[in-house]
Amino acid sequence: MLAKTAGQPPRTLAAQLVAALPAIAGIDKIEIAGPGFINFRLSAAAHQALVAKILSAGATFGQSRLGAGKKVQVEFVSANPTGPLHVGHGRGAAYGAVVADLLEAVGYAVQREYYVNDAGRQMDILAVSVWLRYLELCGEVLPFPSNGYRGDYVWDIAATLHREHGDHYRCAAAEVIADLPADAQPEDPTTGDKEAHIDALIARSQALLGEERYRQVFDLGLNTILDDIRDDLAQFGVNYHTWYSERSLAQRGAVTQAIERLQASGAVYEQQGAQWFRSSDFGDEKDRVLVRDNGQSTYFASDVAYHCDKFARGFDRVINIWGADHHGYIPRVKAALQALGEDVGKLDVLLVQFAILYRNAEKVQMSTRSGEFVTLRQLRHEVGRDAARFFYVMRRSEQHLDFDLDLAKSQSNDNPVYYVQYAHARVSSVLRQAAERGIEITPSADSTHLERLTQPQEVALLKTLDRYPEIVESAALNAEPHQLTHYVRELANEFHSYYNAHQFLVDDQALRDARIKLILAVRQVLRNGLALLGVSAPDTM
RNA sequence: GCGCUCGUAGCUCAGCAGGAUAGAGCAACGGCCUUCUAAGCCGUGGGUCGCAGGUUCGAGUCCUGCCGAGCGUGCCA
Repeated sequence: MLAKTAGQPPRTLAAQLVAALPAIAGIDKIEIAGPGFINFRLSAAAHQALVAKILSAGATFGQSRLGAGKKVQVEFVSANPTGPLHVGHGRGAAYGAVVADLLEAVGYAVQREYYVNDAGRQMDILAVSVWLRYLELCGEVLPFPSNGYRGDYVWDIAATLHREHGDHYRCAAAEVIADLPADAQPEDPTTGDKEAHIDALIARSQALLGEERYRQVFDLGLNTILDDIRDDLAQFGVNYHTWYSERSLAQRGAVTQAIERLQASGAVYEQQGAQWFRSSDFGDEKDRVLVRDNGQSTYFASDVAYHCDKFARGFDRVINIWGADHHGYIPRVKAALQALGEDVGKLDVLLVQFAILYRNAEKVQMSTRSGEFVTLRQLRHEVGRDAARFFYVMRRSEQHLDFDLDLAKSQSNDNPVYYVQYAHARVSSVLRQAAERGIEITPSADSTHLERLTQPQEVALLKTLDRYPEIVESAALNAEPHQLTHYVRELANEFHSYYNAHQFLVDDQALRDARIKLILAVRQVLRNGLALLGVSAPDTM
C-alpha cells in the first residue's frame, strides 16, 4: 500500500520496514512473503493466554465499547397491522433483532422500535373487511369487496365481535351496498374501480356505524392483530422497547407540523389542489404529494413527521430496516430530512430481500391478496425457532434468500443449525462424561497447563477463537449477521475435527486440564455467538 | 424507458475500504464407530469469478459499456 507513495517496490519496502521494527512481546517471528507481505507470527503463548481470557470474560467475551454508548435506534418489521406476520416479515424480524443485538454488543445504546401503521386507508379497509364478515355472521347477504382482506383471521375477529356484541353493529345489507360505485370483477378488472368501490364502502361504513361504533370495530381489528404480532415476535425472541403509533403522531399534530416545517422551508407548492414536496430538488426522481386534493395527508407525510420525531429524540444514528421493495422510498425520506436541515448522514436504511420458501425442491407459492401466505407462526411451528432465526440471517440481507424448509427441519449434518448446536452439546457431553468417570475438573480461568495445547487442531481452534471479537465488531458495523453464522459454523467445524482426532479425557492430568479449558472456551464462544443470533445453545441433543 | 440490487464450483452461498495458489456447505466418489453423542470426522474430483474494455506493480473486489435476473417507478401504504 505504501509502495506508491514511497516510490519503491513493495518487497524492498517491506524489508526496510521489518529491519526497522523493534522486538515485540508476543510476536515470535516476522517474515516477508509473496509480493511484499509482512507476516507477524504470534507466539503460541499469546494464543494460549486467550483461553484464560475467554473463560474469565464468560458471556461478555466478544463485547466491546466501540460504540461508546452512542444512542442508536433500530426500527424494524413495522408491518401494517392488517394481518398476521408472514415469512417475509420474519426475515426482517430476525435480521433487525440480530443487528440490534450486535450493535449493543459493541457498545451502542440501542433502542428497538416498531412503527405501527395504525392509521390510514389500509386499516380502514381492514375495519370494513371485519365489519362485512360480521354482517355475514349476522345473516346479512352481501358481496365482499375485491380489495378487502380475505384471511381467516378476519372471520375470527368478526366472530369475536358477533359473540360479544350480538347485533349491536348490524345494519341492513341493502343500506350498506346502496349506490356504491361498481367493484372490479376478478374475471374482468375493467368492469369497475376497486379503489373507488372500497373508498365508498369505507365512507358508507363510517356513516352507518357512526364515529364511535366505527372506531370500536376498527380498534378491535387493530388490537387483535397487534396483539397477535406482539405475541408472535416475542415467541420468535424479538423484543421491542417501543411500539410507536402512527395515529398518535397525527393526534398530537405532528404531521401537520412536519408539513408546515416543509412549507416554511419553501420546498412545498400547490398543484391541482394537492400539496407537493419538491423532493426532486434533493435528489429524488420526482416530487411527492404530502396532502391529497381531498385534504387527506399521505403516508409519506406521516413518515416525514415520524422521521422528524426520530431525529428530535436525539439519536446519534437511526437505522431503518425495510423490505427491499421499498427501496424507491429512500430518496424521498432523505430529501425531506435534508429540506428540514437535518443531518441525513445519521439515517441508514438497510434493505432486506424477500425470502422464498422451498418445500420438496419446489417454490411455495404465496399471494397476499388472496390471504394465502405462510405466516411466520406457521414457519416457526414447522421448523422451530432456532432454525428459522439462523436460516433467516445466514445470507447477506440484500441477497434473495432461498429458505429450504426440508433442510431447516432435517436433523442431520446438512443442517447448519444442528451442526453448530451439536458442537456445543458435545462439549457439555464431555463434561458429563468426566463427571461420570469421577474425573475432577477444575475450570480455573488461569493459563496453567495451556502450553500443552500444541496439536494442529488445537492451534487452529485458538486462532479461530481469537478472531471472535473482530467478527462481532465487523458484523455489527457492517450490519451483516451472516458473518457470525459463518463464523460459528467454522468454529463448530474445527471443534468437530478436534473431537474426532483427539481424546480430551486423557490420563495425563495437565494435558487433560488444558484440553478441557480449551473446549470450555469453545463452548463459551459458541454460546455467545448463538445468543447474538437468537439461537439456543442446548447441552444435550 | 429510467432508478436500485444482484450475476463466483452442478446447487446454495462466502470473499468486495484492491493484494499471496479464489473458499465453505450441499450434491458426487472413496474411507473412519470395542474409545468423550457418527446430528461427527478424513480424503478425492469440480471454477474463462456473466461478457468486453479501462485504472493499477497487482482487479472476483474500483470505473465504463453490454448481456441476463429481481424489485421499484401512484394524489397506495
